[in-house]
Amino acid sequence: MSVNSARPTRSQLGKPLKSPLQSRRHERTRRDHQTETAEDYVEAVADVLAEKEICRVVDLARHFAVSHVTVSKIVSRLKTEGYLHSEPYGPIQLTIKGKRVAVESKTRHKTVVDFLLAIGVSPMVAEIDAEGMEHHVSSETLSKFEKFTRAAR
Amino acid sequence: MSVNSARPTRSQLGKPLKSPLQSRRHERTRRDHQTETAEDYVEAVADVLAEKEICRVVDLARHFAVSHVTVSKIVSRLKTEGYLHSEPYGPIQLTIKGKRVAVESKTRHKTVVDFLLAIGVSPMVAEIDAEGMEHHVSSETLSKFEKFTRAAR
DNA sequence: GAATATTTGTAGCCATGGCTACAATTTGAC
DNA sequence: GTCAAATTGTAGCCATGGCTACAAATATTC
Repeated sequence: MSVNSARPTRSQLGKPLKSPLQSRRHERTRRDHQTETAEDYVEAVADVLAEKEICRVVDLARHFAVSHVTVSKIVSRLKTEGYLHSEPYGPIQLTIKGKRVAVESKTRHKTVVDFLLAIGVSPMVAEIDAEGMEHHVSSETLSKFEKFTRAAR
Repeated sequence: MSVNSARPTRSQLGKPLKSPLQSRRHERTRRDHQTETAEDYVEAVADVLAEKEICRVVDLARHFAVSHVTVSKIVSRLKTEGYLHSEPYGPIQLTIKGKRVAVESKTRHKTVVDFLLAIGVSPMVAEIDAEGMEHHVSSETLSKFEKFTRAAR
């Protein structure tokens, strides 16, 4: 007895979908999400250090509007992954790797913001959208952005 | 006895960072991530239904290149959130809400892809980048995208 | 109709990124 | 030097989205 009488015949199934492109696309998205936090954090640390000489857990907590506990845990992970360094109760520092990623991130961020401004997006919205977009823009797209911004200037 | 002798004075701390913009930005990003899965799934269901008349868990598993268990759990959640409907062992259907979101998602996706193509990004990369970007583009930016694509045509 | 293959569900694990509550440490002020 | 305030850490909770392994249901084939 069928639980669902409106079931189709099996012949409708089993066609493999278009191509592996679909899967590859989503693998990329998942990979992006993994590095996203690292990039956001090193960028935030660099931002704080650009203003204050010292970066503390509370600074990042304020920056991201999350609890200090969340920051603590993420900082721990990023330490084991070699982006950050700190001693117990000490300030948060960028490793060489962290600095490199921070610079790359910051550059990418600026490229996206400038591009959005160039196509007429308001500064406020450009900042917000760039924050979300920047982790998902390939180098090819990024260079098109640069090209366009240069041309529009 | 200080664990960290290079500790700064408290006076360096406590300056509230620039503005609440930072936090608002990240709140947005987090909200985006919540709806991202819903949008991806209703869009995927619509895609499958456009080709096959019936959408099953396995179809989505193939689509996203994840296990059927992952799909099952997410479909459950999206059912309780009113995007999808299905009976045990039955096919997956879009609710009214699901259909609406699917259409909106699809439209947004196309807008982003077309825009990337218009600025010279290759079709392959345009598809991949759009997948990541589309959930983070505000309506303001989206309309600038449209405007540009129209003009370039 | 019985056997097999496919599909779906369930149990239970993991990592990430949220949180509150409480403990420990460090700093600043008195 | 002591005490209060600020900061950080720890314990333990939650939801999401991954997974494997195994069980149950459904469909296809013989």
